[in-house]
Amino acid sequence: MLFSGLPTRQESKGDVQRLSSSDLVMHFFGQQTLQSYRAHETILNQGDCTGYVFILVRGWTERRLGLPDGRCQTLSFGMPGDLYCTDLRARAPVNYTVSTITPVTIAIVGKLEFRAVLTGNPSLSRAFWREQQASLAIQQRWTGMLGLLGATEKVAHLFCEIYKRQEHRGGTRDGACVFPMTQTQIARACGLTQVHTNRTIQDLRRRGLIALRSRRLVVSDFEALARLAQYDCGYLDGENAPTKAACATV
Amino acid sequence: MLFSGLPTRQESKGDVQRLSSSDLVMHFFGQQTLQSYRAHETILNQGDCTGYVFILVRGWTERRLGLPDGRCQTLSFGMPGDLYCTDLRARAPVNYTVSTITPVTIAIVGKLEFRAVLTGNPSLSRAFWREQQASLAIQQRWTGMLGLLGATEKVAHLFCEIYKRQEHRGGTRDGACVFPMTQTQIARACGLTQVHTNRTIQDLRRRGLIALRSRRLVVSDFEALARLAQYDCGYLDGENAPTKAACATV
DNA sequence: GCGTGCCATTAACATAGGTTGGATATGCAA
DNA sequence: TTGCATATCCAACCTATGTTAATGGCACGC
Repeated sequence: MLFSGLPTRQESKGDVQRLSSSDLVMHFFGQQTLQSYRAHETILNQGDCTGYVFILVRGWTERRLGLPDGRCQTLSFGMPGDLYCTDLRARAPVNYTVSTITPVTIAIVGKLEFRAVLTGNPSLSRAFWREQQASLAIQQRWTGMLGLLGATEKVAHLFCEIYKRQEHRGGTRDGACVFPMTQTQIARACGLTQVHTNRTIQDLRRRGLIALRSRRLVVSDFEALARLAQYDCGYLDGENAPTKAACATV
Repeated sequence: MLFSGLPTRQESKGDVQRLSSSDLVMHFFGQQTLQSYRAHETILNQGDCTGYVFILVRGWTERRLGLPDGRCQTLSFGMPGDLYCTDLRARAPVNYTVSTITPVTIAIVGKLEFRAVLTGNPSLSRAFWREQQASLAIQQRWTGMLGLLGATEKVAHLFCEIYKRQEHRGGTRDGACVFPMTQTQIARACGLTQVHTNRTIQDLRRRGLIALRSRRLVVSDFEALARLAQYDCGYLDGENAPTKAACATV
């Protein structure tokens, strides 16, 4: 999911309606098996069937779709709190490859156990349904962005998204946040070449919209960046109505 | 959903595991309110909040994402059996606009009623979860296609998808099926201009891969078309493992 | 049967972004 | 400190796709 980690707020455990799915998993499943990976390792291969749901506990991941001819496209970046393999059928193959960008730790829960707990907890089910809805909304948004935006707008959009995701988790300070992706990885996410991504980033820098070095992103004027990227936060929390953008042509 | 209508098979009503969601809705909710629309009408506006889930019973629809500046991108085409507004929170806004391509009839179910029935039916819940997973997989696939493919491949991919969706419902004969979308609508789905879409379609025609006239698509050699489009049926049914496409770069 | 309007088709021209290949920088390991 | 690998940056060139604008065809209503 491009933005699965909904706002992590300080709440009582009882307020299930507002907890994020990863919180819920921790809450309901207690101790899980943990696994660690180094940077640039593959966690899951397109086509793999696994009997587990897993939760990203530490680090950043990249979810990619590969084509028969070898090209590949990044579908989303993962950060702590994101869930993978939520198709609960025992032998459901995954349609994407997940690999690590930084060192990563994941927690694993068996699908059987997962299903059993879900069945007994309507509120947990609802929370997962919601999260799933959010994932779909985000993927739809990203589909739109890839189809509609120019290179600069796409890259700016990605910066907005990564920044906001971290802001919601309290991961920003003075307009700065972590940004571990290389230009090549940004390029794969935006459907551009690495070379053009570089041109684009420099353009954004020249315009004073961002600063990016040593895995650190600084956004001094978020509004301006969002305007350029046509970035609309609405779709993230799903509570606020998104911009009613009229669509002229029918 | 680009391919929400999973194969419609002849099964006993009891075999819930294999029924499609729309079948299930019909099964569990019986009589619904029906509404009809003419071609080129808008059913739902981006930002609307509605208390209903609805099922496309007759006709074709287009789901679009609009941008503040007026541009818009088609996220998926809908055909009978597809569901909309599956976010079951009472006041969840939709992130897209749905409008009709042909005359359309939809069936409507109140979200409250929907939730109540879901809660009492774990198997129904599971079926919906599955469908939701499928939608996400399809949207991911489409994200990848928009990012990776060239114009000809994209258009070919769309033809493959529409053809296969209808084949699964028994809607094809001798390699032909209905195709009600205009070139402008195809263009919006593929992130291309109408002019270039036209060039592309003529190219596909010249190569003998498709015939397209008077809302009718003929695919004489599906394999060849699929090869060009890098189209992989795997992701549709979710049972077969998708092609294990190695992704060279990590 | 004749307009009216949408849709498909062409052509000429403009440009965003891809490709190649190589030069610097930066970080990590020995 | 040196060396190697990875990442960034740069320039010259090329091509796919966008833009604009005009024409022809077909379907539908009058």
